[in-house]
Amino acid sequence: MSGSKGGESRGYHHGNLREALMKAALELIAERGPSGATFAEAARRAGVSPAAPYRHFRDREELLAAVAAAGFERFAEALLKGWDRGRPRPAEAFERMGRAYLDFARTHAADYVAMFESGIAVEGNAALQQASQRAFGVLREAAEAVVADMPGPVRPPALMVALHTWALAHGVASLFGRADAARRKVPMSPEDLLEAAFLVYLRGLGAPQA
Amino acid sequence: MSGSKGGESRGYHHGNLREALMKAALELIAERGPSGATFAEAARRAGVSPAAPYRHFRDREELLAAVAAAGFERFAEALLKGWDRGRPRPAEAFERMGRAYLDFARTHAADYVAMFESGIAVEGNAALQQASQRAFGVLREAAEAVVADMPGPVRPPALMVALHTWALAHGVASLFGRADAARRKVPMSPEDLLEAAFLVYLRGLGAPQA
DNA sequence: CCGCTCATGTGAAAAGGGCTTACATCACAG
DNA sequence: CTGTGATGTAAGCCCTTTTCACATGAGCGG
Repeated sequence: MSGSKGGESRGYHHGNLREALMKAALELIAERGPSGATFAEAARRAGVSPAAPYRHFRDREELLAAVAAAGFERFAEALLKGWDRGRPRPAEAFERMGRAYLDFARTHAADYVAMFESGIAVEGNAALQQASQRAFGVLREAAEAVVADMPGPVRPPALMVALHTWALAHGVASLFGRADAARRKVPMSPEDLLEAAFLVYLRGLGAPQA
Repeated sequence: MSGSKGGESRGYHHGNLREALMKAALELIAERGPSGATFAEAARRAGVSPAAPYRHFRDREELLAAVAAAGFERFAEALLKGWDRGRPRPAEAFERMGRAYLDFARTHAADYVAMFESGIAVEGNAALQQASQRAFGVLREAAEAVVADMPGPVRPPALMVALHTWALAHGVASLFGRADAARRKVPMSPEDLLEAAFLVYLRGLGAPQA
């Protein structure tokens, strides 16, 4: 009797065990942290025997890598939507993308943990590395547009701007932006904190004032 | 050193088990990540039975909290040393403190993991919270001095500057500054990346140019 | 329709390791 | 010398991982 979530067939074969395991792993990460995502428990939640997962993932690490890769895909989409091709102006869209970043880290906390705090090596999995680079590509594209929109004679390298943006957003999300118990309390919302940081940073670059 | 390092001739009692456990936990974090710091293995490395640690720590979490608290103490010292009371100038000292931050995250990687990625709740332990706040106090003190040194009529709130600094440094350290396998490769050193970010940020604040 | 085939899931069990309860030992004060 | 609390031990319990032979049924060619 597998969990009848959508009225699927629940005979001998699960039908979509791979995705069910990934979903269970996400829930486990949310409940118990990255190390709590155990192979056996994921199988239990999917309603299959402890040996079944081995038909879909070589080991626990491969499961986590798949979860992280899926997370990066969703992450890239979220950033892309926030950026919205830089409309109406790059600087404005940039801040909106920052909010999308924080929003993702909060509403998809388990994905974010899998992506950045599960201790998996990004280089180990081709699909994971590709997904990760696709997400960073959005940041980089946004940075390019922001830099290109700047007036000054000397424009900062877009790659550096993208890296700074990533570090800033990741730092704010990690330290202050989690619903987690590890969240530090500060007298500002993470969104406001990040927005203010972007404003200061962009001004320091010589960007046009909003 | 109070610990008898070469004293294999320990009798029934260890003599300094508490510190030995904390040291072992640090090594385990360095070798296997935060979840690898298991209670039993720490005991094994200290040369005692798996139940002995319970005489010194209520559970695994309390051990990790103690390790993290000790890490924050060392961290605060490192930042304080880097800041060096803002000499010769606040802006210069500020960057030096940033390098001290990255240096600590690298040379004391296990401490840093215990402090920020072990999933412990800072609020749960009074000593831990105190140590954490002491470390942040250094950041805040430095931010105060930097802001006070600024000329403009409108000075940014020092707390915000401190939080931005922390987020930036933590972001750079987490994403690019680890010797870990999870480190992302970028065409700049973490130190240069952070220094550049500081320069841009301080310029955005209206700080005097170096 | 039939029957083969293989991907997928089962059940059991070994191996390994961490956690914890009852008991043993030591240090020290009176 | 002896009682007592602090400290460490031994052993059992439970969970996870992993592998093996075996069961199921969906899909395919005929």
